[in-house]
Amino acid sequence: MEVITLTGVTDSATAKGEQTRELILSTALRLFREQGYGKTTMRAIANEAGVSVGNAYYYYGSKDHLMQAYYDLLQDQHREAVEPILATEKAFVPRLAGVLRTWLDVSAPYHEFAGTLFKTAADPRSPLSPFSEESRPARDASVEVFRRVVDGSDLKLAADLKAELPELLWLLQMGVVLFWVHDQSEDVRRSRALIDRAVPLVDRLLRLTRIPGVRGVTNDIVGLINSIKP
Amino acid sequence: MEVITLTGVTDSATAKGEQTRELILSTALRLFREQGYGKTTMRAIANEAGVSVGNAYYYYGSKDHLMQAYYDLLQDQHREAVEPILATEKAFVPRLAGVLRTWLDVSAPYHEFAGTLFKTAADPRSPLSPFSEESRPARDASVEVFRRVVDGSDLKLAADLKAELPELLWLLQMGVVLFWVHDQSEDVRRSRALIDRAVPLVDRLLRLTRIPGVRGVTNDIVGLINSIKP
DNA sequence: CCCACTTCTTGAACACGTTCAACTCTTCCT
DNA sequence: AGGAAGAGTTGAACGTGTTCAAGAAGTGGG
Repeated sequence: MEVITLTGVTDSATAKGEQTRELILSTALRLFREQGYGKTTMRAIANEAGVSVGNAYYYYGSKDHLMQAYYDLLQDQHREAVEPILATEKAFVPRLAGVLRTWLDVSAPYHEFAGTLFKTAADPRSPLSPFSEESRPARDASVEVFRRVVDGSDLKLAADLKAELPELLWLLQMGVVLFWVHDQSEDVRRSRALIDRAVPLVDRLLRLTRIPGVRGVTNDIVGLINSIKP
Repeated sequence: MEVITLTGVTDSATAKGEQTRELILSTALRLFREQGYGKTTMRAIANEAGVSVGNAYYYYGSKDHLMQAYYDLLQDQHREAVEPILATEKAFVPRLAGVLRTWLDVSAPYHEFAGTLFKTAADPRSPLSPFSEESRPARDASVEVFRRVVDGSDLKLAADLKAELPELLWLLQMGVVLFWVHDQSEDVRRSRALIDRAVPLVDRLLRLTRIPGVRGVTNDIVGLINSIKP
C-alpha cells in the first residue's frame, strides 16, 4: 500500500506498517525512559510491543537507530521549550544562557541515558555523530535556534562574524553537553555554573572583536572554522 | 611467588602469571593491528595466545582494558618521537606544530582503529575517558609534554597564563584528535592543514593577551577553566 | 476469484563479550 | 613430605544485538 497525500508524503499514519513502526518506537522510548538504554533489550522491546524481534529490525536497522529517534525527540522538545525565551528576551546574554539552560532542563531526565547516547554519537561511523551527514537536518535545526538567539538580540557585531556566530554557539553547546555528560554533581549544578560563567564571557569576547588588533585574529579564526567545516 | 627486586617492584618478568599477562596483551595488540579492533574477538585472542578465554579475563577485565593498553603504548611512542623536536627546536610555533604533527604520524597506522577507541573514550563511564580518574596518569604525562613545549620555548607570557597553558594546549590536541578521527581525506591532509593554520593562530592569540583590555578576559577564561577542572 | 507480487512478520540461529564453578598447579609452612 | 592456601587456568553457559530463510498477510491485475 502506498497512500500519497496532498503533501506528497506517504501517509504513514494509516498504513499498517507505519502503525507497527510507531508502536515499536514508542515502546522502545518508554522502556529506555523506565529502565535505561543499557538494560533495555531488543527482546524486551519486541515482547512489550507484542511483535517479534525480527520485526523490530525490519523497521529499525539497529538499537542505535531507536536511540537516534529518541535523540530527535529531545531536540524537538528543546526547540519548543525555547520559544518563550526567544519571544520575550531581547538581551544577548540571557537569551543564550536561557537556551543553554533549557537544554539542561529538557535533558535532565535522561542524564544516565546520556552517557550511552554520547558514546554512540562519538563514533564517527555512527549516524548519531553530530558531524555525520545523516544528522545534518537535526544539526541544522539546532544551529537555527542559535541563529535566532543572535538575530533577535541586541548584539552589535561585524556582519561576517555575526553570520558565523550561530555555528560557533552550537559548538559551545556541544562543549556544555560534553561537560554535562561527565557532570556527577547534584542537579548538575556544575553544568549550570559553567553556563552562568561562560555566557557572559562569550559576550565579553564578542565585544572585544571590535578592538582593531583583535579583529584580524577574529577573522582568521572564522576563516579557520570555515575551512574545516565541510 | 613474590619476587621483590631492588627497585621494590615485583619482578613481573619472571613470575609465571606475568608472562601469561604479557603474552595475552601482545597477542591482542598484534591482532588489533592486523585486523582491527571490531573484528578481533576475545576468542581469537585467547586462541592465538594458546590460552582459554577465561584466562584472558583473569588478567584483563574486559576487551576495553586491552584497548586501554594499546592506547598507552601509543602515548609512549608519541612521547618518544617528540624528543628530537623538544631538544632542538626553540621557537614556540614549530615546537607546538611539531608535537601535534608527530601525534598524527604516530597514530597514522591506527586511523581506522581510532573510531572505536574514540567511541569508547567518549563514554564517561569508561576508564579510557580522557577525563576519568583512571586515565589521569596518561593525561598528566600528555600535559607534561605540552609543559615542555611551553617552557622550552621563547614564548613570553604572564606567569599565571603560562602555568595554565599546557592544559589548554592539551585541550587543543583533543580538538585535533576529534577532527582527525572524522578526517577521511587522503593522508589525513585536512588534519595537517588544521594544525598548520591553528598553531600560528594560537600564537597570535597568546600575544594578544598582552593588550590590557584583553588581559581581563583572559584571566576570566583561565579562571573558568580552572573552576571546571576537578 | 485466482494468481503473482510486494510487504510484513516470525523465531530459530549466530557470533560476540562476559561470567563462573570447577579444576590444576605453585608456594610455603610445619 | 604433607597439605592447606593461594594463584592460575579451563571451557561450558549466559545474555546480548543481529541476521535470515521461511512463511503469512495484504494488494492489485486479469
